[in-house]
Amino acid sequence: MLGRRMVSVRVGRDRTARHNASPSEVVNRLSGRKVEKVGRHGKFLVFELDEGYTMVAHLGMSGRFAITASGEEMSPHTHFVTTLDDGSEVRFIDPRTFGFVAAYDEDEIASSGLSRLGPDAWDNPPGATELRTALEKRTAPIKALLLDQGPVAGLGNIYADEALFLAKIHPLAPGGSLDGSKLADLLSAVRQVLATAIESGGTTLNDLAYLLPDGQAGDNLDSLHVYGRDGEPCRVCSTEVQRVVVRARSTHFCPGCQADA
DNA sequence: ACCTCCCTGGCC
DNA sequence: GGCCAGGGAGGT
Repeated sequence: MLGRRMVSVRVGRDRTARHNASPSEVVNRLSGRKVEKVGRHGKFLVFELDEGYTMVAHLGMSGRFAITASGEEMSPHTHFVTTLDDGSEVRFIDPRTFGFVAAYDEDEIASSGLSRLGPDAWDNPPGATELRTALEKRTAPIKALLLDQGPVAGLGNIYADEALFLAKIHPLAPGGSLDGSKLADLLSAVRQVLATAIESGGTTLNDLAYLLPDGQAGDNLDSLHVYGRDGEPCRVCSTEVQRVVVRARSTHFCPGCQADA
């Protein structure tokens, strides 16, 4: 895709283009644009284009990009397609429709969701001191703060729970209650959780919502310590894994391994 | 800084 | 047939 021009663009479902004024605005802005740089910040994919435009995409919980030869049969839930100048197609497939594709100009990108992200959890992780500064006045549960994408960007519900387990931090612990040493543990756990997840192709649950670009399932489910294991024994200490709700997200932890908040 | 909403497929 | 899962944005 890098260096290629998007010769045609089609939005198959209006909701996928919801961050622009209209689906046709996405089509008009992207058509003919050349992809000069491809990157990622947190869970946002960033495609820098010519003429000052940026294509931003988010996979939500079930999105994937597939690159296909032109004319291949469309998978169900294909909501955005662009044909490149080499004839290949880039297709955005997203059954749950939480993902999106946006076309921003320079002003819009500065006020988009991208602008609210903290340092990337994988490519540019904060140091413990920097994270401590970001969290020291926060009273919200650390789990909620990890989901915020502000202190650190890139963790979703599953990996937030897993990182807190590995760092032995209770998910309800107030952000400001964690000292530099605990935050160093957390950052190290984040790195380990993401490395394992990437290695195994990500976490495909039984609902098959998340899939790899080729439609295959990722194998990281087998590596999880607490997520989705409520009622089962902790893999480390055999205490029953508990589930609570934080910010309307299921949160899993081991009361034995993760000290009280 | 919090709550609600969006949407679909899998599962009970 | 109804509930649950999830990320982000917009509103209160």
